[in-house]
Amino acid sequence: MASIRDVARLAGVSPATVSRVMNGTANVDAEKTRKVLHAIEETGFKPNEVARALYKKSSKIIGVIAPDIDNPYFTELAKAIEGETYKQGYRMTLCYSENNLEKERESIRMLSRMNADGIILMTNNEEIEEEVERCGIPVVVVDRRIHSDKELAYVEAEHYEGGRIAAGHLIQCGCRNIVNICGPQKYSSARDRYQGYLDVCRHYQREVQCMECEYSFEEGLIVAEQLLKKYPGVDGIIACNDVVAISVYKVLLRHGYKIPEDIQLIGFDNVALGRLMTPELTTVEQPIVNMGKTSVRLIIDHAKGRPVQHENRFPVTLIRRETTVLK
Amino acid sequence: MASIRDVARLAGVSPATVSRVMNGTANVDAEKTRKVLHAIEETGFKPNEVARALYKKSSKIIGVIAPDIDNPYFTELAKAIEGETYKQGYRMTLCYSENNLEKERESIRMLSRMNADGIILMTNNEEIEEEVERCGIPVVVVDRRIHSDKELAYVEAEHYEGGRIAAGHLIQCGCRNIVNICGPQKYSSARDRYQGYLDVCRHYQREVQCMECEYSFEEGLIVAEQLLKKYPGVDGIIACNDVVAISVYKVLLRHGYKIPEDIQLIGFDNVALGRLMTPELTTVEQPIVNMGKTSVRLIIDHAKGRPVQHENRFPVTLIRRETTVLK
DNA sequence: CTGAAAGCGCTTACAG
DNA sequence: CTGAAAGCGCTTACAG
Repeated sequence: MASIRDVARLAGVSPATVSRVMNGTANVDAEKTRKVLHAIEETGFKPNEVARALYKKSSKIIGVIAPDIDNPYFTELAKAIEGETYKQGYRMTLCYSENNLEKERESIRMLSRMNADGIILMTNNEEIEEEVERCGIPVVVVDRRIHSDKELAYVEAEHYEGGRIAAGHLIQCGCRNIVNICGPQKYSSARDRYQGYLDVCRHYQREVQCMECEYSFEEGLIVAEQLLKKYPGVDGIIACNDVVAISVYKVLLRHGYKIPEDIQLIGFDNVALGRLMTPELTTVEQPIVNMGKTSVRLIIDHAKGRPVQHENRFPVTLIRRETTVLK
Repeated sequence: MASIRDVARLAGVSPATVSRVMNGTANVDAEKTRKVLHAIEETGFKPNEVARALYKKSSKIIGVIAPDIDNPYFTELAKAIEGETYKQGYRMTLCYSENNLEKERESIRMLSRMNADGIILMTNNEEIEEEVERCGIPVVVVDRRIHSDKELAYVEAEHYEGGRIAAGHLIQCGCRNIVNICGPQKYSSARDRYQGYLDVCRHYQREVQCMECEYSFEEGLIVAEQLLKKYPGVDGIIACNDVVAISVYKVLLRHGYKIPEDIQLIGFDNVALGRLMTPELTTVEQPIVNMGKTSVRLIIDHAKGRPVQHENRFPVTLIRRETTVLK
């Protein structure tokens, strides 16, 4: 690997000058510029990013920490983040924490030792906040609010509104007996959506019928079974996300229900998965791509010394497909 | 951020000594060790990985380049890679190329400038080989053989055997009129599986009925429609992967077919998706976790100067679920 | 066992 | 406009 010295020698200039033409960081005599460019070509020189990062104290790396891949929501977010990251000349480092607090901690520490420019954190562990506070690099929390205010910013969908939309839609579809499979109330996302649901119930004077369920396929299966026992007359189900909606669907089918004829179903997230299944899933969309992009931009803006908004909420929209039918 | 100098000063030793106790790279007087450890504690010192990487010419980063996330196969591989990477004290950088050759090139170059320890490449672009050849860091190609032999190694499933298994299984399930939706023949994976299928046809004296299809949900929908027109009597379909199997399933359902009663269906990969759908998908499994792990290990072994096997083929196994029924 | 020195490969004040 | 020098924060021969 040719170094900047080799190029300088070949071009008959100093390394400083090579650096300057390479980075366009100062005016350089035209003739010398030509020679340098030529020498770079000649030697196949590629600047060593590590050396650059050491001096600049920025590695142009953005670290993403996500709980898992079982939920495509995180995968799609990671994809959106990667896209923006690449466009801006940064790299994305990805870590799947599997909800393991220790792994999350370790990853944050590592990122901090690597001089990452920022961390995009998706987590289910409230306890992570101390690590966030002392890691010394900007952290954007996505899809959740953690108690700490030490993070640079948070990015989330308008969950409250989402809860309202889901419940309102099932009512408009003529459901008389709606059950809400809500997410774990320890998560702000689930709490907010639940509030939206409650307010709709209040408004329409509907009974509140709720079951809590982890955001996972496996738990979805279990909770759906329980739901059918507890609420045999159910004719509309709000699932806490698309993945759970799919497990609910599976259980309903096993029990011989037709969807949407017997029971209508709505999910949350609008993950690609929802269009794969048959019938296709009605759901409340989170603008995942936008949320991912924004997370990256917040970090880069901050790095460039621009002011950054702490709260970033994104509107949510109803996607009507085949598991509900408007009356 | 405290630096190694700060620690040294506080402990009354030289930076070299701090480095030595921190890395256990030489014997250090017990008393001094104690003082250093204490000083590290005191200052909250964390070694700067960038500085370390600069000296060592290894950033402990493994770069993964994958085509997209629409196919969970890549996501699951990335997850497996990340797991191993973390265990070994390395980090994973992830890039989704979207099959864009230029983005692949750019990513490889970037990884090389970052002093990555290796690249795990999943690609559909043969043309990438020149970049692989000149990037100067070890590349492991996964799920495909590219023409170049310049890569460190390749890792793939036994596709030929997979083709045999899929065809053989449908025959055992009593299918008389099997159609093989094979993958693009420009990919070695698809070619190998096709060979397996052909050999089974020959052995059982079955007619060869084939349609080519990109590994994507959208193309799966299109090809499935064409298939039903071209082979109205079909009673068994081999899909080129699980994602395509799902689109085929969707089209069959639309046309009123029952699965597996009217038409049996088998996929390839054994991606988590296959258990989400109802009925659950019969498929040929690739040992994704193992393949991911191995890719990482090949790179690390190489970095440590151990010899590395160039060809790495993994056995494939039939996963019987609900879209086929043994006779 | 331990420290001073050199070096990893860049970048950027500082002079001129 | 341009070069010599110092520095980013470590690690490791080299002496002692």
